[in-house]
Amino acid sequence: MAVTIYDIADEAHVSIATVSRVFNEHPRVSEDTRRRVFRVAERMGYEPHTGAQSLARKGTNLVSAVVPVMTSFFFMEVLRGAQGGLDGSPYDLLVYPSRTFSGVDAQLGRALQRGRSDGLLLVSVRPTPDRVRRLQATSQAVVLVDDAHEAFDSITVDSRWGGRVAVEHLIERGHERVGLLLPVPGTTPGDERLAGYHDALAAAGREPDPDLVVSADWHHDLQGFTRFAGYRAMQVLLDRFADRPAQRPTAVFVAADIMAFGALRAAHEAGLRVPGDLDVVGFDDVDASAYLGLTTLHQPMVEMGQLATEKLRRRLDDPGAPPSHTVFAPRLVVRETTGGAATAPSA
Amino acid sequence: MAVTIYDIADEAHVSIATVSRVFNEHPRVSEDTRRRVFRVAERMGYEPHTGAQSLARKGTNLVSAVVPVMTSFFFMEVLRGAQGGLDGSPYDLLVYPSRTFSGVDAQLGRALQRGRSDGLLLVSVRPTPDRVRRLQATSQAVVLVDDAHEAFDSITVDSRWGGRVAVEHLIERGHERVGLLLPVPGTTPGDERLAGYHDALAAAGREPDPDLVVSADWHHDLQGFTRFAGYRAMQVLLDRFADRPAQRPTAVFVAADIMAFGALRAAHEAGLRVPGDLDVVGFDDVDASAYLGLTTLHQPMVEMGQLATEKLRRRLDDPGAPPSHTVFAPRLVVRETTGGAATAPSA
DNA sequence: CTGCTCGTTGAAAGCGCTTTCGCTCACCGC
DNA sequence: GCGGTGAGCGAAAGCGCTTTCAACGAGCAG
Repeated sequence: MAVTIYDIADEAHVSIATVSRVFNEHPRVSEDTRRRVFRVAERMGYEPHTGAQSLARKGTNLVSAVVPVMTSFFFMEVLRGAQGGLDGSPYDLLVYPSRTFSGVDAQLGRALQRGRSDGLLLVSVRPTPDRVRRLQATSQAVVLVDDAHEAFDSITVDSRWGGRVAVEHLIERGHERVGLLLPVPGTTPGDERLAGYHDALAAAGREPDPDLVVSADWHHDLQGFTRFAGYRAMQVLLDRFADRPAQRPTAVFVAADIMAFGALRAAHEAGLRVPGDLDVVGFDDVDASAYLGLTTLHQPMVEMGQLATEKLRRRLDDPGAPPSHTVFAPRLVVRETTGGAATAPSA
Repeated sequence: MAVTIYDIADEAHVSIATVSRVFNEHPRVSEDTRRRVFRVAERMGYEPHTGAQSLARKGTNLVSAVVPVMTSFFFMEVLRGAQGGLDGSPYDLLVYPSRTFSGVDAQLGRALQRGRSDGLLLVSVRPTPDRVRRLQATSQAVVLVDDAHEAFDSITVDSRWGGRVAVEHLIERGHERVGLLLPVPGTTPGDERLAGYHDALAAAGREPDPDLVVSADWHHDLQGFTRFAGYRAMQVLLDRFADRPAQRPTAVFVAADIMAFGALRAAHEAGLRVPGDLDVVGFDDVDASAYLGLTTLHQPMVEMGQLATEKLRRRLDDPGAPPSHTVFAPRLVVRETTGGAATAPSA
């Protein structure tokens, strides 16, 4: 049997109330008994039972993060920021990872169980009506990261604006025909980046050409956010212009770095030099992007994670406050794939 | 106030004992009341309080996984296997990620708290004397993955043998001088792979040359398992032979794929063609390896995760059983960096 | 010396659940 | 008609902790 508060109360000749006070840093305990209790507790290897604690207090001091982990880098960075934001607070972070987007609901269910945690961080989890219903029924504080809903605090990156910046960068470099590779239809980032693409075209007074746009139809469980999907999408795009090379896009905006890696490979296999024959811009700035010299839009992942926990803590303090929405602007990072200078890898 | 078992007992005109029985699938409940209770519970949105449950039962039905550096594909795959191994069991997986190797102890402390979980999966966590002490003091079941200790169940890959296979592959390809790039000194995989390197040299009747071996001295918090560490290590290696090109190694075994990526970049920057001027073999077979055509040693990550949970469950059933140790043999995957055929990316 | 205050402690009432024990009430065979 | 059986259920005792309330005694002013 594990040692309980009673055992150490007996040994230290105090009541369990006092032991509890010692461990909760209650001010009204004499220095004497405090030390005695600590000594006994240490000797007996006491450790409070978290279940009993969360029952007696009405809180767990835990924050759950539900994350679909496909390209782990983005999530890890966000989680890193979240961990940091929790430092110095009484809260700990618990992670419910899901390998696929569809597995998210199961993990969400677990995280939502009463007594599991006080707050919920949803990263890249689209707030479907069903999920919104479940989230509203819970008493936990909820913060959305990388997606938004008016009912909850949220932190997002302005994907649309980023898409526009990406395409404008390509237009400025003189490209007449700019392709676009997207994940499977219906994702929030995908839709937004597509809109940004159109914005840039419109601002430049150009007509959109559907032939220049390819949506992924592979790896649906990962929403097409894969190297392979990017690889195939690029092949499809190039195939479309196999018989009319003059029309071929000379630049491509790929909606996610991970897809861009596959796209680059397909381009190389097709004998295209990047840059030169083809310029490529990605989105996300994952760790391998710097290494591969990919021009992309950088998302402030660590900052997003950190801010997320700050919002969470604020909401835990004041559940009634109106939801707040923060939108970060992504930053264009020019590297080799659009003629930038090569840099030594740092990671 | 959240709805408790009492509320639904009132509403359904039964005792709380019956409600509890319904939710625990106790056989001695009439079909009638079972349905009634379920209906009421659903209507009121009841959900058991996990803390109270774990207090009353003596178990949480949770398994904690403590993993350093989830940036790495390796951990994700292991976790995927672990999730799979838990499917159909009453256990859920909880993840305590740590960005650095040193952060592991803090996470371990949290996971070890009484009432957090029933079992512990330690992935790539070296069993230091201090950790062993803590792990032996806990009543949780413990399984080590990617490291071993005689006191606990463990699952490892034979790194030494893998290192030998890697180097023998290079020797067979006719290389006289084979370099070795290692993480920071003192890691279990690093030491083992170094031993395998020596094994292969000895078997071929060659003298080891310390000039051919470089240990990382960068990114200590990640034990040098980074692109950058590999990049710099390769530079150091090449620098050593800048004034005597004839002695330069024509092949390099890099102790981790992630380091190999950096090493490849350094090689390219030095104007070396791979393969041709330099052959490279990595270790791990992470997702980007196939994409970059890196010859490497594949570890059965998913299988390891799955087996880990199986051992965990077995141990939970029978805490007294003697520890069992499983060693997987890594499999050589020949790709472009040692002259293998190019393959289309699948991920 | 009396009456207070204040720092320190203990008793006890929960927190929400599981589970043992035992009761009640058919239903059975004899 | 009677004891025996077993299905279905409730009462109540925990599980290990927090927190309120009250008690106690020492120290202080009057």
